[in-house]
Amino acid sequence: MESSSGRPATIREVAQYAGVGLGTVSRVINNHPSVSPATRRRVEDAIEKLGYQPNLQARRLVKGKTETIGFVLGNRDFLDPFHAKMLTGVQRYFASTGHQVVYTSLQYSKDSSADGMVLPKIIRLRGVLDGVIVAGTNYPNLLEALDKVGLPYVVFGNNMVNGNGRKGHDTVSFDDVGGARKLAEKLIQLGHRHVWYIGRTGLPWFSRRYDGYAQAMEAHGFKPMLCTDVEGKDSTHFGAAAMTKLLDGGEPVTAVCCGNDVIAFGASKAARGRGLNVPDDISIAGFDDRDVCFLTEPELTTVRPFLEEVGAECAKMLLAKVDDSSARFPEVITPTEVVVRGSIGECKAAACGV
Amino acid sequence: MESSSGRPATIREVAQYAGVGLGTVSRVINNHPSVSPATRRRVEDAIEKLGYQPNLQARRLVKGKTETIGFVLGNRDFLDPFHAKMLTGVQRYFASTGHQVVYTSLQYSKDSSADGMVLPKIIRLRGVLDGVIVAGTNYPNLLEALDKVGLPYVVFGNNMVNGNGRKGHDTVSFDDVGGARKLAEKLIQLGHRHVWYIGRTGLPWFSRRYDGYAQAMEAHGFKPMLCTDVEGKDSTHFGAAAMTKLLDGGEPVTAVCCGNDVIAFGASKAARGRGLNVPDDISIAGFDDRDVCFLTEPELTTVRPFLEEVGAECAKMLLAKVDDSSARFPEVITPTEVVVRGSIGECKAAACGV
DNA sequence: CTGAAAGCGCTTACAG
DNA sequence: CTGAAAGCGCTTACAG
Repeated sequence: MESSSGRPATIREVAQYAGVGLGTVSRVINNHPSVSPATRRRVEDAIEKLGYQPNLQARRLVKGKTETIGFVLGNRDFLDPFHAKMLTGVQRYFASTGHQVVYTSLQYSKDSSADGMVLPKIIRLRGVLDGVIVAGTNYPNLLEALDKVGLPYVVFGNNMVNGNGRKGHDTVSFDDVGGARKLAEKLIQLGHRHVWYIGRTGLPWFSRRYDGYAQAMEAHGFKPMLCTDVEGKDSTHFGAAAMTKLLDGGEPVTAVCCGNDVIAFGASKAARGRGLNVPDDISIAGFDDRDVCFLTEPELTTVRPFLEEVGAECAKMLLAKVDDSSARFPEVITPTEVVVRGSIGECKAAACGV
Repeated sequence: MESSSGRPATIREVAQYAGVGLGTVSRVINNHPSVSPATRRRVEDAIEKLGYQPNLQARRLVKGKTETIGFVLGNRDFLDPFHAKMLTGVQRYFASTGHQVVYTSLQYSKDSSADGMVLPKIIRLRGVLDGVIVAGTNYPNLLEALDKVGLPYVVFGNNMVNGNGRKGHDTVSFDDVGGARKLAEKLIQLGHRHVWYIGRTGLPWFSRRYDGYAQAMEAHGFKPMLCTDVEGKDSTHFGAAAMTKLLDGGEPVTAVCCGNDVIAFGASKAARGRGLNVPDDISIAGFDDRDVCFLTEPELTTVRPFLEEVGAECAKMLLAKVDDSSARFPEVITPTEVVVRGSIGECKAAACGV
């Protein structure tokens, strides 16, 4: 039942109806112990009668906390599956703490000054957000702008470009160096000696994955081999072109670590196009554990980040920062794991002309 | 620069610093015309000096509008690409109106009573949300609960189960009937006579797609043929099993419309496993235009819904409802289009034993 | 053009 | 245990 006026009932109307003071109603709805059973009963009846629901906004204003955090997706055209998983993790964590999450995308130039950036109203103004989680592809100028606004934030580190200046602070990442290293280890264990890496190392994440791969190779006394300088309108074509170049290059190759799954998909296509069998003639692996892994034939071996966990860690760190805005936290690096599927196998060197 | 206290400056401090009244500061930040240039200048200086940012929460409380809407994802484990695209459309639309969107997932049983449902605080209480967009898989009891709370809502219609009672109101859908019809038409144009439909018609969306398919078949005097009753632990396996059953069944089949892309993916796999060539021996098409379409070989013909547009239409309708809560809107059905790719071709009847 | 006041819907000491 | 009052940070008639 609604209040007589048609507008939602307020605490005042409830108090009046129950014949008590405002404060008493407030105590009842907040489960404050010092209310007599009889009074509580009267108030509860009134609440029921008037269909009263507290106004959360008003409550927040007096409490000075908004219990809302922002999930900012930087420089993406849309919410891709990768970040959607992170958002799911964030949302799940905050569901347990009673926070709500506001989703915003934000396009900006990496060259604009921190002062010149037009931030969304909810970030620029006060009283809406307790803090933000910065995901997507981002640059230092956004963080600088956030610092100016004085809003606590936590950054998803893997897609941060040129973040070296502030490296290691208030950041959550997954371990792509370690993941790539373990993947290369696995291939070496399988007997491969001529393992290549395909990826545009101009981008920091591809570069880190290369580093991990190279660590494993060098640890075993093999030379890391990089194929990066190839044309391709997208990752699939890049992967295909790189694989073609490798196969034409005349150098031996029995296995390939690709910068991500889509590149690996393109590389597989090109290898099959050359009549090679995966994995008998060549082993191919990707990175990220995207859905595409299940759609290649054979299914793609890859490195899996736990994106929901990454999201949850962002959420947890942010809450700690909100409670103590002066605190700085060392980077959290969540684990990754190698997922072995059909696309890699034991090295059968003869087949590759080695 | 911060206010001296360390806490963010309030309008009161600005007024004091500038030597004016509260109202004047308010007028300045709201660009009210009746402020003398000199005063405006003084206030702006004070704002700058104190690093003042208005508190949006407080502003909203007095205005009585929250300018926030909720995107509720019902009964999904995570934010899948399909709904992520809708959310992108919603967010994009609201970015232009200045609204913000809060993302929440919500699990509930279709059998719980409307009163018994535990709604998130932001939905149950007042003052946070002006309205909600209901996406994901949903049942009438949620809408009933929303009606009780008195929160305006708009429903994404395609994944609504048992929604017939309220059919056609406050709903945005994409035209799956029409899409399936156009797809079947296309196959018929290509000379196919023995076109089957694969999908679990127990689910409303697969049933509607079947209806569209059947309309086209009947319009041309062909008998619709349905393959629905097959085991399969997921859509891929279901599609594969259904295709196998068809091929074993002895009845002629030259083309297959699948309930969605993943089913089509499974069906393609099974057909290829039988040594059939797609599309020379059999044409296969899906529905939804998921990424998987690009990963099958040949690429999958499908029906594309415009999910960002669906999201934007939800947003638009919701705003209209918020402005006039008693208004009801007829269902909006957004168009779909057939996307022809390599997986369908002209009927070469002989190859299929016809 | 401008200030003082009332009010948005709540919470929380402060006195009883 | 309970009520009256002050206050959260703003906006908006209302008088000047």
